[in-house]
Amino acid sequence: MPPERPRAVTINDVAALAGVSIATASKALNGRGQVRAETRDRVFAAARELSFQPNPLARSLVTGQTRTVGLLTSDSVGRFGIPVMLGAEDAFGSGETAVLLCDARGDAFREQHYLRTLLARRVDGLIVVGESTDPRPSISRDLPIPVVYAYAPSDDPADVSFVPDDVAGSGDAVRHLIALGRRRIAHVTGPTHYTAARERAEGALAALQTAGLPLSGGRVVYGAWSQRWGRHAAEIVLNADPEVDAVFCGSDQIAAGLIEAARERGRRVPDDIAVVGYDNWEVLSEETRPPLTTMDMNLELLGRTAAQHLFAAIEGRATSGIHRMPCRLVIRDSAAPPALH
Amino acid sequence: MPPERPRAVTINDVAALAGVSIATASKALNGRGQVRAETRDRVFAAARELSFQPNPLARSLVTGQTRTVGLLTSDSVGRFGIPVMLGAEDAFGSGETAVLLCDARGDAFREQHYLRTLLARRVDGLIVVGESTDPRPSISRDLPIPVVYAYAPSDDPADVSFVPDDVAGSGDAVRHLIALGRRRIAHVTGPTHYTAARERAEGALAALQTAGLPLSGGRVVYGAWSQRWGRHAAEIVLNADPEVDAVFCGSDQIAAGLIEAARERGRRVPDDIAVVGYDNWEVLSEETRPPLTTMDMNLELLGRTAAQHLFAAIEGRATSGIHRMPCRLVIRDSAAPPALH
DNA sequence: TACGTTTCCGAAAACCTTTTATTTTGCTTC
DNA sequence: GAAGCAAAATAAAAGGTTTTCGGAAACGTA
Repeated sequence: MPPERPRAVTINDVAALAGVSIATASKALNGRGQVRAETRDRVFAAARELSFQPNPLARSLVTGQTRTVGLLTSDSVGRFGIPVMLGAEDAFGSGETAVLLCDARGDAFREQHYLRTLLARRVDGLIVVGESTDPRPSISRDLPIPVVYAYAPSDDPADVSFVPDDVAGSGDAVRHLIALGRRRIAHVTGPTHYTAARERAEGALAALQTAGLPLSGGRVVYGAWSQRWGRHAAEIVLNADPEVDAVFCGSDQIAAGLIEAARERGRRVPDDIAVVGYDNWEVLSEETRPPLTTMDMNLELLGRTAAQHLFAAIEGRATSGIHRMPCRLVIRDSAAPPALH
Repeated sequence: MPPERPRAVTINDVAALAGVSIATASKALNGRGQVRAETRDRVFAAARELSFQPNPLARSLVTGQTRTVGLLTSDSVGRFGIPVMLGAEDAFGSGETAVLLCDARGDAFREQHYLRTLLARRVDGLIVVGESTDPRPSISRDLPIPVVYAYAPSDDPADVSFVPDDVAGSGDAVRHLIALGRRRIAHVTGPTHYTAARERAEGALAALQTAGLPLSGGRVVYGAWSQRWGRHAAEIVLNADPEVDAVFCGSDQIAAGLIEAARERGRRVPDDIAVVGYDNWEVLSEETRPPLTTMDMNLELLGRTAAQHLFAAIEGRATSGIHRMPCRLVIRDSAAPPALH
């Protein structure tokens, strides 16, 4: 038999012990209204003695605020949503706000179900985190609570979204290669139907154009996000321009495969070919030979920032539009100046 | 200015529309007590018309049940806790129970903080998921709610824990190699201070002993969980026994590194050496050349099972002890019968 | 003393639902 | 038609907090 749960201590007990009414006790505890310093101290002392914890359900019932937000993730089997999610959890959890986790697993129907239950539970706000940077349908219409989108932006510009700035990020990556002295730079990336792939290509091309350099091979090599594709793409790149001296890859997996295949074809990395990856997926980027110079999207920070904005929106200071968060180049050994001949 | 949140429809409105008292409305909606079929229908019709959703806060306040559980993860930066977590979320979310996510980030102090806030929020139960299979301190003592531990077991045998059965799993892995016709089997694994490493070694040795086979190299090769260590360990294994024809690795990362280094030293996988990994970490196991035969710990299932047991415990049907969940061999191409000479 | 002003405190309503105890209704039987 | 009884319905309490509003006390001024 489970032990009888002891009756919790209520504000009544505190008030009684302090010798005041519950109204005064409440005001004293919450620092609201007019209450003499001396009685406030008495109330606090009583609360401490009884180790009083206010019942959040009762409080929420009257205030209408649950200090709870919903975290709706569309598909967390992937690996991009997770850090964003954890960053958001971190931001809320260190405050007084609790996070209700809902994983829709890529199922729109399930997402609707979760949305209803979250609304029924009277959450104060919602943070929607996606698994790719492709825009996703808005759910904010007619919702009585604020929503922010993280990683995958909403397709409604009136919503507020936080995404990594892939255009600037890949620009930085390419400028880094140029600064190292590389001049024949190729770009291998994922499928063209990914916003991430297109934006990274855009940023890379812009940086090359600004520097007056051509793209090695003449065109962006789109394919898949896999290591396998990286290996295959190595051949394509080397055949298209045997003199290629740098490759900017759209993901660390691609970079890992490309490095492997390039080495098998007798090219040294970074001496002959400098390689820069994307994602800073550490289990991979730290384990390749050589360790990978790569672009980190600061996903945890992105999640935290989104959470902070949701918080602001709950308090009435809402923003809107797509916020692009800066990426950060992590320098390891796969990109260096060309070896002297 | 935010739109004034419309006053939610309450059971009062439903009762009024149906022409009954709120007590009858409540009983009709919850299927409790004596209420005529005809009036029950009227109440349901009214509820549907107003699209009534009962306020869970008010309900919880009176019933004492919040239909909410806490998910306390000790360190989710790693990758083992995540699937367990998602499995648990899945089990609860498809019911009526919501999941409060708390990531203590390996900090005992933060864990205490979360524990207090979860208790204050009157969660019905707690599921604690760890990042390794090493036992962790119990938090169940004197808690008024049931707790189950997933992946990392509690150090108190009176608690209930769910862990992968690594002993049986690695036994299966080794038996698979034996069945393929391998006779000189080595075992490379992680640091000896990990329970996972020790248990996997134990299972492997037991299987060899049962088959009357020696361990190639004479001793288990403990090291680290990394790919780098796998590469290094390949040398050790090949030097210790140049005729080695199979390696059972304690993780997929080790296996990936070992395969790579073995190939560089002229051994073909699986023709000359069969390799079996552990974890079925798909981004790795599907991308190695050849794809990895590996042991899957069914972590999502483990999480779901733990959640179901928590649910049972909340309803008064508690269990205790450590439950070892079966693993499952995923067969790909890295382990095959020896090539004919 | 009468009166106005400030400062502090408390009674009671409100939040919304479940549940207990009580009353009403409808039916059967004599 | 009355009595008795089971079934159905309701009034009211309970759950714990916040908040509004009115009242009391304290104090100063005429």
